[in-house]
Amino acid sequence: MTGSKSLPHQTAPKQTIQRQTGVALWRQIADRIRVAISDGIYDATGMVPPEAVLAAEFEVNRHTVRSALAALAQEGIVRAVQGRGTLIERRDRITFPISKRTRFTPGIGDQARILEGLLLESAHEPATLELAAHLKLKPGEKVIRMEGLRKADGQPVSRSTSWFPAKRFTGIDDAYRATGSVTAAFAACGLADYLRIKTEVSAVHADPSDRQELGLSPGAIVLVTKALNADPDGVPVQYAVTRFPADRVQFTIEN
Amino acid sequence: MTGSKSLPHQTAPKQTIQRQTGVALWRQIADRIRVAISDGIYDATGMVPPEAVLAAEFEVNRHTVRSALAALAQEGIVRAVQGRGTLIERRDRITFPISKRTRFTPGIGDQARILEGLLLESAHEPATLELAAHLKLKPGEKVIRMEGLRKADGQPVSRSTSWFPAKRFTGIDDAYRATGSVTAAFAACGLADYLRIKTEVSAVHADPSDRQELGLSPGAIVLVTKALNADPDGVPVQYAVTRFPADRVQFTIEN
DNA sequence: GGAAATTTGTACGTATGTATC
DNA sequence: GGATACATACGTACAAATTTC
Repeated sequence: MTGSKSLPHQTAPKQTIQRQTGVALWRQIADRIRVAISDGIYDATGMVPPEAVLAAEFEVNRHTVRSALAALAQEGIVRAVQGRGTLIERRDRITFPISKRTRFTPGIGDQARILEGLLLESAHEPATLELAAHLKLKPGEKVIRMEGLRKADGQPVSRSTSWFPAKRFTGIDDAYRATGSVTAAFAACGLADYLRIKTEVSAVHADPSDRQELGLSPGAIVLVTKALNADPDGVPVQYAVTRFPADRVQFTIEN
Repeated sequence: MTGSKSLPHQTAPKQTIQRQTGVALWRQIADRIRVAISDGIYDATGMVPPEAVLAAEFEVNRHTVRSALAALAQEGIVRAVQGRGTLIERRDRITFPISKRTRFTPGIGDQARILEGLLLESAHEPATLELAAHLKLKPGEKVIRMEGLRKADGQPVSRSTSWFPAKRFTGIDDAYRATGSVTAAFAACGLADYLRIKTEVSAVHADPSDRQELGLSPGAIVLVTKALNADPDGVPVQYAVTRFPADRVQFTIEN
């Protein structure tokens, strides 16, 4: 960031991309445009700049830009209309608040119209060593594992694997299936309140199951949280690993 | 996540990757191995499995695995030795705590031996509309912008752009240059304590300047935080946008 | 110490994908 | 759309270094 920010050129600002790096130019360009749309750069017109302009900005052939836009169209982010241009179909990046009282439904608030919580699968299993340490159980004690998918306005926004102590929360999977809410499911098991003790955040490339379950394209990024919830007495009640599509989700930590 | 987790095969577990997606197979494989190393999957041997085994796991030609390992060797993560195998050189993922009292140096604690904070550049500028809103200044009021780079054990771990109200914190850039610590620089300007008000976290692909400044390979991920610090009375004192290499850094939020 | 097995390094040929003009 | 250049990926074969027995 020493130079490169005050070149008095009259042409469009060149956007650097790298060649021969294992990532095709069209995919690098698609990723950049996706972020630009998320950041609202093109909100004034509701459209992506013309292919020729983008080609000049990235210093590539127009065909390469077309490949990038085709990929974004495939994701449903833009729609090309002959003679008019490339229209932006959606630019939603949902903000998840993380705090002592992290909750999904009220956290999203009015950022989406329709919220869904789906239980994909649940099972009773013995706790692994690592999981037992998190939940303060004896290794091998039974836990309930729940695989969940959350959607906002029909778009997948998170894919989670949660574990609960089986003895204390018998039937929590059925309660979650019925309500689509962890808070409601806890309440059904007699736990009125719970607190977020700890959250770890990292980011990795989407693996094939992420791509399938969250509807992502290859090379996409997923934000990963590993979270521990406890009852008001500090006894662990839930450990969860959740994967969020980074192009649609960000976090905010309010202290 | 429905099946695929309890196949009693005697062969290595197949790892799915996708073809013809704009991301080269060798890069997908390199990214997966990098994460596996970070997660300590190969700690038992201190080595990556033989090329032939990886080739079978990913169902690719051995040459493709070799390209992936060559990229990781280039990053200094592994080192291949003829006849022995491919040794893991480093598997460092630093955890940054985010809390009301987020500080860099004590936060890293004993996770690294050598910590450096470099001031790349500083300047006095009028505040933009957005920045003025964050810092509760009038648009156009002067701010001090500081471009910083932090290293742990010689490896870049963060690249930040910070803004401070210029009137209140005259000379903070010199104080930071001298001490390499924001806390110390604040203290030099008469501010003994400050609190983290808000942190936004997102993740994007590394752009060319990230790659250069953080020493990343193309397709790599950067975690982006946008943070606001305030004095004990709640008056904003610093707004900062920081970019972290996601393969070396994760966050933990303790409530 | 020596032979066999294991593992990485090198070479050549072929087919397909990517990007330019 | 067609021609060209280069990157990617596969297949095979063998050389070189190290470990194992």
